[in-house]
Amino acid sequence: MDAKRIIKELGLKATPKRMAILEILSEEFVYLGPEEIWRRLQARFKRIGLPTVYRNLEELSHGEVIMKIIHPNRKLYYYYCNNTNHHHHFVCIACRKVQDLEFCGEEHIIKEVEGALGGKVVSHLFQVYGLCRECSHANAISL
Amino acid sequence: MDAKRIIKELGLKATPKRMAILEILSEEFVYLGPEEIWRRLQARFKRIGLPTVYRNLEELSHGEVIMKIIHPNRKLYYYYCNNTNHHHHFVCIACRKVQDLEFCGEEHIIKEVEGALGGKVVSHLFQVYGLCRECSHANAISL
DNA sequence: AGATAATTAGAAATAGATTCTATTTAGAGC
DNA sequence: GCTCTAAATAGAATCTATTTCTAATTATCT
Repeated sequence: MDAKRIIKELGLKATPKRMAILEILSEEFVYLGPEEIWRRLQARFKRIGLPTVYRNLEELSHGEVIMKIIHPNRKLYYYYCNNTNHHHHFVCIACRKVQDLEFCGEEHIIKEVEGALGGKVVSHLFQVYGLCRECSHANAISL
Repeated sequence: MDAKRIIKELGLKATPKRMAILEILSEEFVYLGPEEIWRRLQARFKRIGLPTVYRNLEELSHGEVIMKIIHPNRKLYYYYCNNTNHHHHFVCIACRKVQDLEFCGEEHIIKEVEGALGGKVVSHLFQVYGLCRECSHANAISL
């Protein structure tokens, strides 16, 4: 993961904080919220503002590797994913781990919308929630 | 649409305001936010609190006919839908109209998650955004 | 190294959503 | 229809995640 290159490709300056945010996310297998990322940054930087974290996450999510997780609780979460093919995610509701899914069904959707409904598909949101292999074997579940 | 019966089935009291909220939604082809519903209620009730609208929408969404729209802007929106089969929606980003989709692909998802990933599917979120027939023929688009 | 446009800190503001408490009301039982 | 009780409501207050603002700092181009 070349943080500097990824940031440059977005037309942004490679500031230490921006790179640290990208690195923190790239080292995680789970999605993180802005405050959680901010807490981790505080170990590396003695002065780091929460608005900086929000701003950078939003900017980074315009690229290919940082994805927003759409969560039913309506808070912001981000996840590092370097799979550049179109795909969706399986999100573990217990441990927050995110795994890639191959299935999408985009062609079916487009066929139905553009055929039967006569509309035009712009984007689609597809996310699967559940328990990952490890968590489905444990018994205590806390969403 | 029998508002009283729907509310009773949820174990709630059929108050005039609760019924009005259900009626307002059932008469719309578009999703509405709490404030929009509140404004419409003000035409019918001289005293009506916004928290009442929020509370009732949440309660009503526990039933079968009022659905929450998961919107990328992370605000709450609700939609009346009396199609009780499992299905998803095509949401017009211009006029907000919501239309039912037949395609889902649930079996494929379950097969992939429970097979390759070894996890357990609890729920899935699937929503298609685009322009409906009418709006795709118009040219001005404002999300 | 200097110039400059982007980035940041920190405080303040915003806004959607929720909580709280006293009051009102729907509906069950008579 | 009347009474009772738990549920529902109004309105104010609060919460909290997120965003905006301004002055100071910094990455990067030359």
